[in-house]
Amino acid sequence: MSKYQAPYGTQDILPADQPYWRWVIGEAEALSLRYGFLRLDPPLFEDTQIFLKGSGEASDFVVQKEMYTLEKDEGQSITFRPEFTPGVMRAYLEHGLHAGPQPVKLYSIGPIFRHDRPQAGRYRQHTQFNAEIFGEQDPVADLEVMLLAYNLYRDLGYRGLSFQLNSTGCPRCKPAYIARLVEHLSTYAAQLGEVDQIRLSRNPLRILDTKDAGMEPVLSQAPRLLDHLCDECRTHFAELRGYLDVLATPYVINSRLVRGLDYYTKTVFEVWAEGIGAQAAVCGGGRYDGLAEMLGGPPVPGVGFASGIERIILGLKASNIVPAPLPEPPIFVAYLGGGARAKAVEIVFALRDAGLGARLAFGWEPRSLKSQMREAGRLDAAWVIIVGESELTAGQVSVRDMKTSQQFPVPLPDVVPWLQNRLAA
RNA sequence: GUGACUGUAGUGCAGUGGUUAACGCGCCUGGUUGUGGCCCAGGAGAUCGAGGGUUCAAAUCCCUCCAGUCACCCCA
Repeated sequence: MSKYQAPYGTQDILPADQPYWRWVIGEAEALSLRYGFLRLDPPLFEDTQIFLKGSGEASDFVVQKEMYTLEKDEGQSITFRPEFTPGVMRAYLEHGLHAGPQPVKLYSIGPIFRHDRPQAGRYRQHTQFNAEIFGEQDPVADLEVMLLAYNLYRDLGYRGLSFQLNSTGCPRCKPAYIARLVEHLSTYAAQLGEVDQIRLSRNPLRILDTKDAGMEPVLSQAPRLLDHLCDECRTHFAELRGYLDVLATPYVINSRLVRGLDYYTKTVFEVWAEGIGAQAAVCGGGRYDGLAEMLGGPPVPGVGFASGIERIILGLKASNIVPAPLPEPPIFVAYLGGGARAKAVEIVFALRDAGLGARLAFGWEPRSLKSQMREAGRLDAAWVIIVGESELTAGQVSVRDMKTSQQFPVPLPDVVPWLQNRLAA
């Protein structure tokens, strides 16, 4: 092993895994375009404030701890994006997309950075597929985003998917609910675990999705967010459910599903899948009508989701779903003798220029044909062109069909068209 | 930040105090002239994660460190 390793929490995506990546990202893009989403690539890093705004006091210190922040030029603090949404929103406002026709449907794919302790499906650099709709209140926008996510997993072959759905209300109804929740939980304060004690004052909503099984009796009697929605939020939620029913999309109301950040409003959802360890959610999303204003823009409603590509691939592997292999060059060019080698070089580039995939036998020392044939076999070449000295004196080469072990003499000028014909068949 | 577990060739692993650290896969070379897969024979490749300690003797026992995995925290 070499002296250096990939940094903690990062990973190399080796050629063996690339078929998964190409497939998943390809499906995500194809589906996005079919739904009318357009791609937007924000920079890898932003002004740190972009990510701090909207995270609120509750999670503030946590957010700082888990971001990759750089203080470079004086007074300028930049942070490698820990999520897409704030940067995409910033770009939307900066370039006046909010002044054009609404809604604006955008998607992004790229790396995300979080200073977490890594675990299964969670890395310090991971890749997200992100989609959002800005400038639309209509619950049908929520629906579009949800189905884009859901149908991506469906098209990739996932089975046993479940939609978890909740509404977290809005600034009008959420605070009153939180007050009631705190009131309820305070009477059971003694039963709260250490972690939940802290949450009670800092981020009480998160107690709802605690992993402390002993809390079940207390939580089952806790007031439900859905029972405390204002009229607007209740109507929005009911309409969304109506659309889901129309499409016969299965979902489970999960009144304990919450989001940590302040700018989330109304709809919250996750798609859960089996087989990726403790991280059941393969995607999380929701509505964030408050974000634009927090970034100093006009009020712009937004709804979106993000999904980790690494987790999607973990799930595919757990389900034994295998992507199509990447195409490999069908032709291998072997040679015998120094003069033949120059001709082999000429042939291999001519084949490539003609659009045919071809590999050349390497090795400066004279190589035995056996070793070159072995290599061709290992590489699963369909055709091997043998450029031998005896053939060359006759102005031709031997072309071997590796499937049938048949070998054909082909005049030099005809080699490219000859193989084009065979490969087209 | 907390906890549990794990570090032996490229890779997957065997080996729990006693000579040259085993095996599968992969890699290389042969098996008569210039022909792959299967088979056969050979070969290369390991500071046993690092440092210290115990012992006549350590991959094996002890300590420290490092690295990784999983989980907690957090999850945007």
